[in-house]
Amino acid sequence: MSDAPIPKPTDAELEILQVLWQHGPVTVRVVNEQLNQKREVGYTTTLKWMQLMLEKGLVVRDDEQWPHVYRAAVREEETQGHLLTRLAESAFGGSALKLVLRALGMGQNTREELDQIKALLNDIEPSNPSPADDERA
Amino acid sequence: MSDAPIPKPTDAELEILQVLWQHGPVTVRVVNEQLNQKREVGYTTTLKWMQLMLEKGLVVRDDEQWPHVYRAAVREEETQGHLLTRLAESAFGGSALKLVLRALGMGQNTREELDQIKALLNDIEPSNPSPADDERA
DNA sequence: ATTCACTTACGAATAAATTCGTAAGCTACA
DNA sequence: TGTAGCTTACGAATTTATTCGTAAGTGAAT
Repeated sequence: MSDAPIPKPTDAELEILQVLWQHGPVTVRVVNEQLNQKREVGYTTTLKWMQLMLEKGLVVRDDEQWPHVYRAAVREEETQGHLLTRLAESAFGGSALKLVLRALGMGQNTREELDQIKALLNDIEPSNPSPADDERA
Repeated sequence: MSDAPIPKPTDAELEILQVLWQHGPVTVRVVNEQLNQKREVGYTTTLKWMQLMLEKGLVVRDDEQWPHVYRAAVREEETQGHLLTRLAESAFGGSALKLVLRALGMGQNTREELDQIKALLNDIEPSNPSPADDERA
């Protein structure tokens, strides 16, 4: 479908995408208000960011409405996946496993979280079976 | 201890840190050769990067030796932890759990990896027990 | 039709990262 | 001791990201 190789979002762009993912299609003002709950950002700064993101294809804009309404043009899961892949590449020698192990080893886990992860693990089928699995069902 | 707030390493800096983590103290030439296995990088480019990293405190240099020998001044686990925390912040609404779940759900897991993760999970003690855990051992 | 408040477009200043050229410095060895 | 070859220091060009000022556009209420 899209031949756009999804340019790496900057930190500011990610902040905006998170607002769009959480709130759905909104105006620049709404995004700006959300950003200002974390840190001070000028309105035109937010506007400029979103215009640049429009050019990059990270968001789409509905010009029919006034004020303009923006929504994310990239899916949350996909973007997060790219970021994880990139981070694994750039800091974990390309190993997503090492990344997960490090994240688990950081000691910020509650029992509920650990249980949730265990539950997920039991649902996962290996997509890339190891050689030793050849004769297994 | 250190009042240095560990500035966020750039992509290039992470590439170099990975070489230093893997190879221990080495010269600029060795680092440059490693980088060139991935992509073309001029020698003085690598040198400049490492000089900037020296100023930032990301590496230390042994001037007694010639050519100079550099080694990482930040620990691998610590740096990876910071990067994960930052990524969780910027793309997962601050939730390390969501990050892990996404990484696991990306479907690049072999059975061996899944087993390894399960094994680790059984060793982990929750650092921040949920209320329901009060009377458990 | 005017005006007020808000929104948009555009341009530009600053800062940071990336990248390398060039000149000067060191070491081994003829 | 001179010099060839590698290393270092320095400076600078280019690109990308961050940030906002200003002027022009739009719609609602007078």
